[in-house]
Amino acid sequence: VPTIYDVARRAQVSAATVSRVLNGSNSVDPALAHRVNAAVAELGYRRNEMARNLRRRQSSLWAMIISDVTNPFFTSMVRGVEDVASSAGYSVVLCNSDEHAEKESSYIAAAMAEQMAGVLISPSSNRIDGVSLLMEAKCPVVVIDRELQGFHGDTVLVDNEEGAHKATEHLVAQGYERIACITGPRWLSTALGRLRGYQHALAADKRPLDDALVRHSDFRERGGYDAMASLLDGGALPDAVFVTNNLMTVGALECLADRGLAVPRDIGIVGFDDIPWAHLVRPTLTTVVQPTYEIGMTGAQLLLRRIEDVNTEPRRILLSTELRCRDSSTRP
Amino acid sequence: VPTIYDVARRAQVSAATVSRVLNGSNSVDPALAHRVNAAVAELGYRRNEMARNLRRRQSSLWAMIISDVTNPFFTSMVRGVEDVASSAGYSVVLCNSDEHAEKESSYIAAAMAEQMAGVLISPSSNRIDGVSLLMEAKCPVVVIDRELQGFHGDTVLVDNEEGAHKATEHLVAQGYERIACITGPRWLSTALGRLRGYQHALAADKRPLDDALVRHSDFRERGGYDAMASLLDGGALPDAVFVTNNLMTVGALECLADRGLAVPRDIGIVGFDDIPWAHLVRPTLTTVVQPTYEIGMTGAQLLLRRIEDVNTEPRRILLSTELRCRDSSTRP
DNA sequence: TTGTAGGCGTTATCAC
DNA sequence: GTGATAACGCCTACAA
Repeated sequence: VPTIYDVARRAQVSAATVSRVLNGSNSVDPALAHRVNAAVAELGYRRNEMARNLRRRQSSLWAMIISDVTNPFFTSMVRGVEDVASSAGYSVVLCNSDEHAEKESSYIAAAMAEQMAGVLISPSSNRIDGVSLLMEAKCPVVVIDRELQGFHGDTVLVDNEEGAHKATEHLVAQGYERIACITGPRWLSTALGRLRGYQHALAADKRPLDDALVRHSDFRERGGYDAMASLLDGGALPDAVFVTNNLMTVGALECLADRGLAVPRDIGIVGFDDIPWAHLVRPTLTTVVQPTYEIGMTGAQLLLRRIEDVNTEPRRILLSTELRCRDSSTRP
Repeated sequence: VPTIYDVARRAQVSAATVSRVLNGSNSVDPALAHRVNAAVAELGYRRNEMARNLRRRQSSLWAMIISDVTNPFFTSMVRGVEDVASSAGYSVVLCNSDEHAEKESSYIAAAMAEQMAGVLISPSSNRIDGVSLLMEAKCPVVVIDRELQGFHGDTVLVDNEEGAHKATEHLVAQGYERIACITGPRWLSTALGRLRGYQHALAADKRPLDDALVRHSDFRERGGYDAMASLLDGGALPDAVFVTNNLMTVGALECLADRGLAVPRDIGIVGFDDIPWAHLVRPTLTTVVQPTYEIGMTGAQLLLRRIEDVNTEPRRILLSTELRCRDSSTRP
C-alpha cells in the first residue's frame, strides 16, 4: 500500500506538497500538482483516512442516531441526511438505539471516541446527559424530531400541535362525536404536542375534554392495539380516534378488525406519520404526513453550519405537516 | 481530553501498562490494573479510536452496503447484522447505494480508505470489480442476498428458486390457468432464480412456457406498475401473477386497482419478500417470506469468522423461504 | 510482569 | 511556493 511518501518520491516533490495537492490547496505550482496527480494515478494511491483523522482530530463520519431502523419514518429521514452529507464529503453512520437509553448512550460514547465530525440524534430518552456530553466536547450536534428539555442547540422539529389540530378538526368536520386519542409516552415531546393539538381542536369546537377518551401508550404496534382495546372496553365508546404515530395506527386498525368494527362507518381513524402503502391498506388511511426527507435535509444543513462554526447561534426550525385525507376518516 | 499518558501518570505506571489493562491483557498485576481503572474513571478517560485504528491498521467498523435503506427487506437484515456485530465489539455503518453502481464503488473505496474491519454487501451491479478490490486488499467481505458471478468468497443467499417454485405451485393448485411472472433485471441473480423457479413449477405441471406472460422490470414500485399494465395490455391476459419483489408487488396491486380488477377473483397475486402490514392490505397479501433477520445474522457470523482468519475456506449458505398464504391468491 | 522507544501515515508549523 | 520536521495518541517488540 503506497503512502504519501511513495507518491512524493515518484513525483519528485516533498510529502508536504503532495498533501497540499491532495487537499486542494491553491498555493501550489500547477506543474508540480500535475506531477503529483500523475504519481497518485500511477501508484493507485489512496490516502489513509485513519492517519488523516488522527492528525486532524476529526473523522469524516457523521453519526445519525435513530430509535428504530425499521420504522420508515426514520429511514426516509436518512435519505435527506445522506444527500447533504455526501455532497459535503461526509459519510453517515446509522446507529439504531431501538428506543433504548443505554444503547443510545453507548452510541454517543462511540461517536466521541471515533471523533466523528458531527451527530444527528433523535433522542430515545428525555435525559439530556448524553447530548450534554457531546456539547461539552464541542462535538457538533443536531437534535431532530423530538424536543429535548433544557437543550439549547440546533433542533429540527415538526409542528406536532398544528398537525394534530388539523387531524382532529377534520374528524370534527366529518361529524364524529366522541373523538378519542391514542398518544405516546408522557415524557416524549412529540406525544405531548400531538395530544395538545387534539385537545385544543376539541376546545375550539367548544367540546368538553374527556380523559376517558385518551390513552398513553408506547409508539409501538402492540401498544396501539392494546390502547384501542382499552378504549373499546372502557365505558365511553368512541366513534373516532386520532392515533399519534404510524406503528400504533397499524395496531389500532388490527384491533378494530379483530373486533369486527368497520372503518370509517363504526369508527373513523386518522394517523400521524404516513406509512408506505397507506393507499393500499383498506380502507385507505388518512394521515398527518411529515416532510421526512426535508427534516433530514434540514438537520444535515444545520449540522454542516455548526461544523463550520461551533459557536454560531443555535437555531430551532419548525416544519409543517400536511393532512392527507383518505377513506378511513370519511363519513359515508 | 486526557490521553493514555495522563492515565499512566495518575496511576503511577507506564503507558504500556495502561494500554495492556485497557485491552484486557491478563499478564498484568491486579493491583496495578486496579489503579489504572481508578485513574481511568477519575479522569473520565476514553481512548482515542483514531489513534488506535491507525496503529492497528484496522478500524472497529463494519460497512454494510445495501441498495435501498427504505426497503424494509434490507433494514430488517440490518437488525441481524447489528446484533452480532455489537456483541463482538463492532459498529455497523449503513451505506445506501440506491441500486447505483457508482455510489456502491464509492462506498467500497471509503471502506478501504477507512480500513474498516469488514464489509457486508448486497451488490447493486453484477460487476465484480469493487468486491475484487476488497478481496485483493485482504479486507474481509461477505456477499449477501445476491449472487455475484465469479465471486469465490463467503455468501449468504436465499433459495430463490425453491421459493418461487412454491409460490407458483400454490397458484397452480388454486386453479389459476394463465399465470404470469413479473421479475427483475436480467443480470440480477435473485431475479433469474425466481424466474427459474416459476418456470420449473409450470413445467412440473406440464404447462407450456409462454414468454408473453413474463416481464423483466427493475424491482421498483413504478416498474411493477408498468409491467402489470404491459401484461394487461398484451394479448395474453393472465388470471394470476407471481411478482418477484415486494416493491413491484405494491406497484402491480396499484395497477390492478386502477384498472378495476378484483384480487383474487379476477387476478390472483403472490409476492416475494414480505411487506410490513401485509395483513392490513386488502386483500391480505400472499408472499414468499424471507428470513431477513437470519440472513443478516448469518452474514455477520461469516464475516466474524473471516476476520479471525482471512484465509479460511469460503462458505456459501443457502437459507429457505416460507410461503405465507393469505387472501390475494385464494380462489373464492 | 513492567517499562522504553519507535513508528503507524498524515497534516501543520516553521523556515527558506 | 516548497520542504524539513514535529506532532497526533496509541500499540507492541524488545529489553529489563
